[in-house]
Amino acid sequence: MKISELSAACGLSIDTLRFYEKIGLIDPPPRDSAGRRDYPEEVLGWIRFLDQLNATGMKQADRIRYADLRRQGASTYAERRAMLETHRDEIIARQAELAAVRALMDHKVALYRQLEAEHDPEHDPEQETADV
Amino acid sequence: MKISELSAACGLSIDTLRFYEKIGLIDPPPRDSAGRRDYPEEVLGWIRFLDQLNATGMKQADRIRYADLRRQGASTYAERRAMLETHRDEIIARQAELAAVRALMDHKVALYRQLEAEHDPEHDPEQETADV
DNA sequence: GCTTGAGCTGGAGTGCACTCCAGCACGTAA
DNA sequence: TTACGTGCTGGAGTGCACTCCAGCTCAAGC
Repeated sequence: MKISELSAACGLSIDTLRFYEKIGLIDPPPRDSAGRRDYPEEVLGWIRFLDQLNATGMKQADRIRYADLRRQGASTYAERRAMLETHRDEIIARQAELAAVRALMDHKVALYRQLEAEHDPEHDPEQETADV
Repeated sequence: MKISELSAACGLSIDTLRFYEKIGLIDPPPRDSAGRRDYPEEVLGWIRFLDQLNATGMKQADRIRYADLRRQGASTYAERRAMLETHRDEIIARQAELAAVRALMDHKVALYRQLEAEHDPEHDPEQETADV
């Protein structure tokens, strides 16, 4: 798998793939006769997993740490599990936050809708923050 | 309300409060006789609201846009509502993502737990990404 | 009346996570 | 065989959202 193919398949840019290799997120793949990267298919699953950690707010340093542990094999199961548990807890906290703000958005949207209907320029939802 | 008091009350640093004023997120407050900022109490609610937009991923440029609209009064109700609706939709998308990755974390944690019990160094959850 | 501490300004610096670039090598198509 | 496309490297640049700093003013307490 050439780097351009991997890039197309995983959605990361070619530059980002090389950058991820440089910082230790992706193992350096074997090279072809011309010195070009030739990725194994399995890397796709790993990159997608990294992407999911990224999309849910895991820091680069932690992802690098996780990749390191993974490289070290079975002796690091416990620590990897601990990292994932910590991340899950952060996700849970984030979910609570999102749910609260989503409710707030619904509330404010309803308020604005009412004001638009009333056409009352004296009243402004931002002024009555007490209701949230 | 002095800037140090506001900072303590809202959790933003003094520098950040001045920065927010500079970029138009917070209205320039009146000054005391010595030229020091003297914030009205109401700013606290507004800052908390900004914080919630921030914490749920709204971009600085959009928060500035919202603050601008708010400054313009009742004529911008519709656009403000539209912004909040858009943001709510982004929150909903984000919630789906978080729920999926949370489930994945649970799954992987269970897998690791099992492997730790089995003490089987041949088997590595990261290698079997097919199961997610 | 001098020190201390809080606040002021404009501008420079930081950390993160990429993203871009110059200059070079290789290999296939015309 | 020359042109083109793709890839390579090391290093510089970017955008975002702050964060820090130097050098100043002011007001109050000792």
